[in-house]
Amino acid sequence: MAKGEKGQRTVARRLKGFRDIAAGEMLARERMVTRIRTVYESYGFVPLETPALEYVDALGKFLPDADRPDGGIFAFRDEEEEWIALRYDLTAPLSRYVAMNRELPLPFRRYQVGPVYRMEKPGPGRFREFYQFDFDSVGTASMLADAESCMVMCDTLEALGIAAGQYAIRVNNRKVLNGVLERLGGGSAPPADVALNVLRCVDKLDRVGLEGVRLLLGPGRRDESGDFTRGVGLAAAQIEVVLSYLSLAAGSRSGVCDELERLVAGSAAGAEGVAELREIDAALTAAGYGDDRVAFDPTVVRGLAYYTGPVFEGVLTFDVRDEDGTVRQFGSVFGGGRYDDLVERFTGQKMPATGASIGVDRLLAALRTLEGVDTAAATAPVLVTRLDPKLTAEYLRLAAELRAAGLNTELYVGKQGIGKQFKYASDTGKTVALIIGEDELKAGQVSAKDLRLGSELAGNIGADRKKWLEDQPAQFTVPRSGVVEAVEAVLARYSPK
RNA sequence: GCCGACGUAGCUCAGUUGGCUAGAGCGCCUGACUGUGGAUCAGGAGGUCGGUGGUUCGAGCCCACCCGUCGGUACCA
Repeated sequence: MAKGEKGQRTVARRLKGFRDIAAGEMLARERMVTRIRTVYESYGFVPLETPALEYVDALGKFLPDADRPDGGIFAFRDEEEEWIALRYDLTAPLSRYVAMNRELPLPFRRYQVGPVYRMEKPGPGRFREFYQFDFDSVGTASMLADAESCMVMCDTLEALGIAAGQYAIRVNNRKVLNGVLERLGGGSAPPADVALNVLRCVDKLDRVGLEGVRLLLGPGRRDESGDFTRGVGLAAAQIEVVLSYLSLAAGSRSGVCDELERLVAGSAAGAEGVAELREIDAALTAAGYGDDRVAFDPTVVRGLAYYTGPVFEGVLTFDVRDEDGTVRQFGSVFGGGRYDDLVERFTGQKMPATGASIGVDRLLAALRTLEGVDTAAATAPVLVTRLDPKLTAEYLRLAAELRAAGLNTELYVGKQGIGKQFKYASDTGKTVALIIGEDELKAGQVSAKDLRLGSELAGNIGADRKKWLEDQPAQFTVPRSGVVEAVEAVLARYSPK
């Protein structure tokens, strides 16, 4: 290579927060998506796909008083100078779709899976491109739809192998939060920005604790790193209202409702919120979803500004450890709620809606730390080797025969010798390697090698490799006519159950 | 965005108070072994020490800025 050319080579690089997903994770994700889809469909949700790109106004992300999009999204201008952006969730596109298809039978219940994009700081398990799998019911204000959302979340997590005690669905109602905020304002709702700031503080309860929230609501808080966060500046009496709300004892759903009712006394919004929660409780109880699976939790906020009623989140309650063995806070894997105003933006008409979204990648990462998630990167368990290229026609026949019998089979199409072919088979996760040389051909036989057994036994090879090769304890020869049965027998040793 | 820590082979790291051609383990490749991956042994490849500038006779080491990673914080529709 000529001098200087190296500097002109293109550096292989990848956008921050984006990632390549290789076979092992890809296959695991597909299995997971299939299971989730099965649950969603069992409730009658139907699929929808929408474009990854939307006009920014459809996403509702123009900065106030500015002609350009809010930060946090990937946006650019098209040739007509219109702002276009990658979707940051699947809910806004759904709203746009419903607004454009007014003839849809209501309630419209759809599911959708796909990548969404957010220009935020990436972290472990947090990416700028990630998969969400949503289900929503549009066009009904009934709490039955919200209760069902909780049921779907339970069924989904359990279908993914997370047992009833290993997760919790937590439910709250924005209207109850608004009721509390009204009490701060002496009976009327406080200014929107103050309300938002208070909710943000409440949302941080699990991270900063009750005392942290107290500081954040008041003068501000300095964290361990010395960083100072400005407080909301509420009066002491107001802070006490919020804290007493947050200190509500967790209990049965109906018990939480009783306590909430007292706390928001005098607030119409608050009373309505509690009434809605009672409806959800009744539906869940009738359907057999008890407090152990779905709990009412006054501390649940969900950051999304567009939620108008019940909000829910699904959290994992078992410890998630990374490779170092350190316990990692996994946060919520499921999130959702009611958003009654989102479609109205387009149509001017009421179109209540509710639903939830599962973070596919995040949950997959958590699940991989549990047992039982298959991360094998192979799609075919069988490799037909090519010991003698002159016999390729025979190898092609053999491979076709195995496929016809329903066995995924790869024919080695590389150019290396048999030794390398075995290494390739083992590196690509094959379970069985098949060999036909002149000997087998003459005898009407096929040699089969159990590669996994071979690996297990490899420790015993010892010094006398010659003898080991002669014995080949993991290898055996069968009549050509019985090759399918022989391969199936080996695979059966390793198939689950 | 802000604060802090850290960037040395594919991976995990070592590298004395600045001093010759920058090391190890694992992995990878090749051979012993052209009908056998995994054992063993022998060899080999792979680094602009994150980048740029500066201090110095001399910088992986010191200084500045930049980039990246991690942690915290803010934001999270």
